[in-house]
Amino acid sequence: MSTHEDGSFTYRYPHPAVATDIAIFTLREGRLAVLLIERGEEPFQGDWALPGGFLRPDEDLISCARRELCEEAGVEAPLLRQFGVFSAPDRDPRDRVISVAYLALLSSDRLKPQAGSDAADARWFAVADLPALAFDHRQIVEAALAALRSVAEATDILLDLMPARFTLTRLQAAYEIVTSQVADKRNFRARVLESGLLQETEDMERGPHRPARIYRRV
Amino acid sequence: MSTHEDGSFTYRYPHPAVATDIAIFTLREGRLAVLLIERGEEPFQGDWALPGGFLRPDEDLISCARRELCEEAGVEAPLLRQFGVFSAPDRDPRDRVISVAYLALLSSDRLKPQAGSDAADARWFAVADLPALAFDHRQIVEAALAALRSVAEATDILLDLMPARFTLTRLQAAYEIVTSQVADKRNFRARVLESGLLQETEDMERGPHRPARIYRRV
DNA sequence: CCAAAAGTGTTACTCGTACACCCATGT
DNA sequence: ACATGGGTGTACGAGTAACACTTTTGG
Repeated sequence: MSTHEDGSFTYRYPHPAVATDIAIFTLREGRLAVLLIERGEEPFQGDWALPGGFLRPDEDLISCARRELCEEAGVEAPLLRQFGVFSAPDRDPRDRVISVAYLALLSSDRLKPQAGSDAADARWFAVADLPALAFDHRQIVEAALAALRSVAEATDILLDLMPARFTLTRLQAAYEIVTSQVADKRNFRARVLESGLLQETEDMERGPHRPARIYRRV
Repeated sequence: MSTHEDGSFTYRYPHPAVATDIAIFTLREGRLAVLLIERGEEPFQGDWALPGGFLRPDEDLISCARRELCEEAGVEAPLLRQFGVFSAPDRDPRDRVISVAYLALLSSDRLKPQAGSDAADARWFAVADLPALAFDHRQIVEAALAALRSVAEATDILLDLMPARFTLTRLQAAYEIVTSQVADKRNFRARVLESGLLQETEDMERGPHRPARIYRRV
């Protein structure tokens, strides 16, 4: 950038476009799934991509991510965590686009994605079985999974994947799906109950077996 | 973005400028210090700011950070870690600027910052005693310190703060300065020696006390 | 000989992990 | 009655944290 004597200034180089992409995960049918939208426009028309879009002049990046998630997929904004920035000069064939990537988790009782204006369709895909993705979105999903796994072991973030009310067995299943390793039932229960993050309810889930206590977040 | 029938496209909104800022830390006189440059131009002319600058069309963000660090402060590129993105619409009074922030550590035997073209001066400041900073750079420094402290406890990153050859006592001092807590001498030494990251040398540091073994990175 | 920093092992405790059986319900 | 998942305690080992004195040099 150079500043001129009259106080105006110019940038030496053209500005790139700035966008957000959101990798939002949930649990469906016992598998970790990510929300994708079908692109209605070129390039990559008909391919699947992460929800996201361009930054507007009056919003910051996290607001942009929240808005795009709502507009394109009808998903109400949960907690968003910035986990990476993707800036390879040729990652968008049209023009230079910098993408700031956000990670989010959606509880499995609120997943009703509906395609928005820019998307022909919106669907959940199991991460183990992804279609061809537009742009460098495969790479972004991989980075999001790595970020999710690294924070999942150290924090209570996994509660965001759960519906309002759940059993300890379902919570453990969520943990095992995300971390890809089995946990000891007694150790898991002891740890999570001592954390103080769960509240016992009076209700039980019934089935062809002993009823399970239902818990909720405090 | 909208795509036209002829295949061209336009963005709905003007593009922001995209820049990097680098918070590079070292140890000076037993204190954690960050490199700042004195701004030679408005706005904030004469104030201090983190090194950084605008993204060029043919580079990605980490290359930009590495280049700016070299150009503005004469510092050769160590490992850079992206730790945040700053995007408040009014963070730059001139125009919309998105800043991607990088964290770096510099070993204390290579710190000879020299002011580059865009900077009137470049100096190290103890983080406990910062001058007034331009833009939102105070906030960026705080975020960088938080990121540094959180990774310092889990990784070997602190070796990047050390000169080529150092004693275990000096390494422990670096650890204590960054984490702001004292460590047990015997436990620290046992841990770091078992890590396999250090190599004993034949040399000793002399002084008015028992000579200390000098180590280096493997 | 005194000051100053270097160097060195052992013990206690905490935390994580492994492990197996009985219980309550629906069919 | 049986099939299904729910629910519970303990023992062991590893790793972390606490702890004090002797050694070597320069002045």
